[in-house]
Amino acid sequence: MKLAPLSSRFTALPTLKVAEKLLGCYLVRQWEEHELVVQIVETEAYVGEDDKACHAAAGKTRRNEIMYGPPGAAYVYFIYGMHYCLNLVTERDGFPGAVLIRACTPIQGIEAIRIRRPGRKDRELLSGPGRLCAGLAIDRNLNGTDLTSPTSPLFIAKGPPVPKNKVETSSRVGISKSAGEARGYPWRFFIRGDPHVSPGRPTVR
DNA sequence: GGATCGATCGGCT
DNA sequence: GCCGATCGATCCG
Repeated sequence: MKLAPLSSRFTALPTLKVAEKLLGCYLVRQWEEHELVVQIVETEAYVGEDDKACHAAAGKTRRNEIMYGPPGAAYVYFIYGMHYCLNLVTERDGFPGAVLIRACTPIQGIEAIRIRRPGRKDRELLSGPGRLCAGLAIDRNLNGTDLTSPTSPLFIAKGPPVPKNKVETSSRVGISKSAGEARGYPWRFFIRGDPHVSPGRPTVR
């Protein structure tokens, strides 16, 4: 299986573009002798301080500073006291943007993923941002990892192009009322009909 | 299948 | 002191 990493030029593109083009790409995780390979089926874009749902909405802090740095880095954060979420940093150095990776299809190493997610059906192994991190052993130790380097313990590789008519959009999931009009932005991208897409319901219908 | 709710804690006001 | 880019158990139908 050929696994060519994403170029840093690609990760510096506008966040919405990266979010859409990330569908079909592979996420490769080296974990305890296992090479886990999964394919991205659902993403969300978070762009700039004007996006009230973006962690950068209140300015730069210790937590979100990775988003302000060079594109291609992993932004991993802890949420709800028990879950982690994985993002790919986008845009130019100095401008905050990231793509939340929300769901994947297992391609290689599914046995190891099943062990990390006992009692779950295969379609539920990686179908949500918290589930994805649990299944692939992603936590704050990977914050800042270069996702464009094939020698990283976690990186992203190019995948087959996904036809435009297979890409569906909706508003993002789990955005609170305080985000104002940003709640309705159609910045969630997913592969139409794919069983591994998360059950998360769009914030605005 | 859908609605509701508790878990659990770091970040920021 | 409040609340979140979530998950999964439970209750109801």
